[in-house]
Amino acid sequence: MEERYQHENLETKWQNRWAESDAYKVSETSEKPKYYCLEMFPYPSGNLHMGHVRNYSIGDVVARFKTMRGFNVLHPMGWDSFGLPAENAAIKHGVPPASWTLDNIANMRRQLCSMGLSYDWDRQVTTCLPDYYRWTQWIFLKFYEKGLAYKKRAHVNWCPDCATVLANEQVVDGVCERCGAVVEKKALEQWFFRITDYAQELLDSLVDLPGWPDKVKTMQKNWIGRSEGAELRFTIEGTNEELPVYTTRPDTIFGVSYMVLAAEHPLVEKLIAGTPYQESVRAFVKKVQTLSDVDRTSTDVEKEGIFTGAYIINPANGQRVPLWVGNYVLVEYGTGAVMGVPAHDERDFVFAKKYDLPIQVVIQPENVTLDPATMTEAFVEEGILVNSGDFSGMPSGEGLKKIVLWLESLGKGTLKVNFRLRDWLISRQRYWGAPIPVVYCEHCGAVPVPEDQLPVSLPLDVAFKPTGESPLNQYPEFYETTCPKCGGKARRETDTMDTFVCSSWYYLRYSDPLNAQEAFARDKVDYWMNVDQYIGGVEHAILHLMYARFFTKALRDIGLVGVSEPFQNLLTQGMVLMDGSKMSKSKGNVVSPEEIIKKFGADTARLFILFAAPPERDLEWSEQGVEGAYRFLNRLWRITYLCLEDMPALKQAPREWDLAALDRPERDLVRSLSQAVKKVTEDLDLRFNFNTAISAIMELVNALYHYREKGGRHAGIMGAVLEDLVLLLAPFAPHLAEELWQELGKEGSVHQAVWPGYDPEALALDEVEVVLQVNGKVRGRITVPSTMSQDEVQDTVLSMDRAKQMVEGKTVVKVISVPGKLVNIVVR
RNA sequence: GCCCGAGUGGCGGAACAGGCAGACGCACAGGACUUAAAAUCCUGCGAGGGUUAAACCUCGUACCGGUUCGACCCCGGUCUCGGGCACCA
Repeated sequence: MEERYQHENLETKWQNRWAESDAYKVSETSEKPKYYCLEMFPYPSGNLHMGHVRNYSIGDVVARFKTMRGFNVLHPMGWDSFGLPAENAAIKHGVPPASWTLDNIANMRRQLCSMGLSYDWDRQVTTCLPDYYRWTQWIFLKFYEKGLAYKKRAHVNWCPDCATVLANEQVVDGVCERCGAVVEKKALEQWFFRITDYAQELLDSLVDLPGWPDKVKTMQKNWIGRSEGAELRFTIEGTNEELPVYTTRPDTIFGVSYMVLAAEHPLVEKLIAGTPYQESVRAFVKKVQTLSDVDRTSTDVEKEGIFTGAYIINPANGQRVPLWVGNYVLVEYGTGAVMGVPAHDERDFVFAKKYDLPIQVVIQPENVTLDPATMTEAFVEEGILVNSGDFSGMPSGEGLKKIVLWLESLGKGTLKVNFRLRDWLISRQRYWGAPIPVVYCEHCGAVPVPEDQLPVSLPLDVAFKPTGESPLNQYPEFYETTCPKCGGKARRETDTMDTFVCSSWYYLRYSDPLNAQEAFARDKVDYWMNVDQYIGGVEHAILHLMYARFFTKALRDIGLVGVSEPFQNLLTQGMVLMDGSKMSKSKGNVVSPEEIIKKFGADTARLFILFAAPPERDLEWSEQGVEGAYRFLNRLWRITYLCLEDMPALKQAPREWDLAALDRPERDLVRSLSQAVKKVTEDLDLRFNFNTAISAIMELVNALYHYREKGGRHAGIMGAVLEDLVLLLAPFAPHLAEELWQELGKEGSVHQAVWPGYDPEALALDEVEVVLQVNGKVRGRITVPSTMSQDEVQDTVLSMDRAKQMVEGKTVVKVISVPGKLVNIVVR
């Protein structure tokens, strides 16, 4: 054995051997129980960053540990490889997106391999290749058949820099989550997925996910935004037309003193055309629409409105109230119209004060009497209904239901549930994405491409212009086509799909990645799903994780999968920070994984990143910390070397001893061994506490050093400690463990070895230290045999000089004994 | 504004179930080895007081209060930081 640990040669050596021997290939034919360990696949930007290193180190520990625990582990990797950066590279450097992407994939795969990750590379999935995206297109067609994919004209989010539309989820504080440009609103005809059909189930089944962080579930719950209320129908004066309004407070309907429409509401133009209000209202609407989304949805912006000249009739009391247009009403939510009840809604109160609209109190609190003239804010709580016809005198909560029932009997209202969640806009005016498999025919309209004509392939020899416009629109060979139905002239859809569509089902494709006949075979997907452990950044809490949940449910209803939820357990890892902030090129605080691996080795990098903080928490990068991890691996190497040098027989020494007959140092070492195995096993199995698992391994190494330092030379025990140390460390530092395993003379790969067990009897101490407390403060300690009964322990402690001294001159009120821990004397 | 999460030595972090606060690592200090240095091995390391040295005492888990024999942990309130949602009717 070499005296020094040389990470570089050692790591490449084992990486090559693992690759040559297909060490991590898995199949569905195992007798063992299956375990599906998945990390979020990366966008192939070109280089691994520390966030990736953290993500994939965590996943690799889980996968390797589960393998050693006797599971048939699926641990795959792939590439989320469609997306805008490839097009930007094409514009900037003239490199075609496909070759740019594939080069990046090759480089990043090399970097991943240098980390020593246990992936079954035969299952690699690459979303930008036709053998994958044809099935993305196929799923689109299935959704289309089911009515889950549809096209509509809508006010959508437009990112001027990316030159494409965005889903709601991709707009953060009014700016594009990708490039930061201020998002504009445009009325466009776009493709949507009907995720709202699943809003209720997406919400309800969150309770079936106890293995998800509450934080993520709460975020999804807020995003879905379920609200219970009623839709009430008001009549527009002088017409037969009805104006439906959604409200959560139908109990306040008798207090309506005006009505407000969203600027985009279709009735606005209809009502003002040709009236004296026409000019001023149009100007107002235009002004509202020029505001950016941020400004429009900001609570800071003053509520403004304008009277339309029209009036509407309250179905509850026949009252005639003015109809306004307001800047604070959203056209996409509810019905795009809101009833104004200033006395009982904060926004309405502010609005009514500003425009001097009447305030009518219809709910009175218990103690005080509200007077519209002196009110300074709305009363939004429950109370007793007043001025509310037959409902006056009722508690408002009870009145709410009765009022809706009554309006329902008049045909003027109904209970209604509304969601904040909107349908998922999936079309993108981009080139580098999966083409939407639809053609437009002059006679037949939108016609889906027949399944046997898939994939609709992306042409690879397109030309890019700096305008950012999709080159597909300039490429007649792509868009000129014939109608699959009538054979007539047709134009192909040139929009492509949001990349989140591609990543919404990749975890299913891993179960059967090479299938050319189907997206995946049912028996294989049934065998592997669900994902037992999913690991990734919390930034996907809403976007990817909700889309994937929606896909799983939709595909279940189509009959393609048997599960309702894709990810049984979710671990959201924290960020890797440098000097307190996220590593980024612009801040210049980026540490390159490649350089760290070259300098210290992948095992060191992995060990440090897992040791420095618990996985969910943010992690501060520390070069000195990395050196500490490196030192530890050297320390393990060295003790192994030293033991094997002076005790060559250690390799063959049988792993047996009589616990009862051992001397003290040996018994202590055996206990340390059992403690370490127990601790590491539980930390990995129950809690993913990698940091404390590693510290337990470090403690065992320290214990071995101390034992040896003091002259201990029990070959059987030392051999056992070294063997188990290597096994415990194998998931964390796979190369070093493999090398030491071989040096210890063991057969096969350490990664196929069985996880060590421990001797519970060895954990037992023959002596325990008991603490003497007086009134809860530690006042002394004493070591007693662990066989001593609790009464004896108490007597022993009470008879200590120290105890007598502390009690002297005081009255003992009572004595509390905690077995194996303490005796507390309460005195006065 | 609303909803989550966090706050522990010089630093990263431990403490599984209310029972010895600070495991493990980093940094620092001392010692051994060495001609010397590095590396390595050993030892110490919350603050203050006390002692030749110990023993020992006081304070200490963001802050204020409570429950308890006993609180980093439970309860009430406050502050700070981080995250999410935010005119959703």
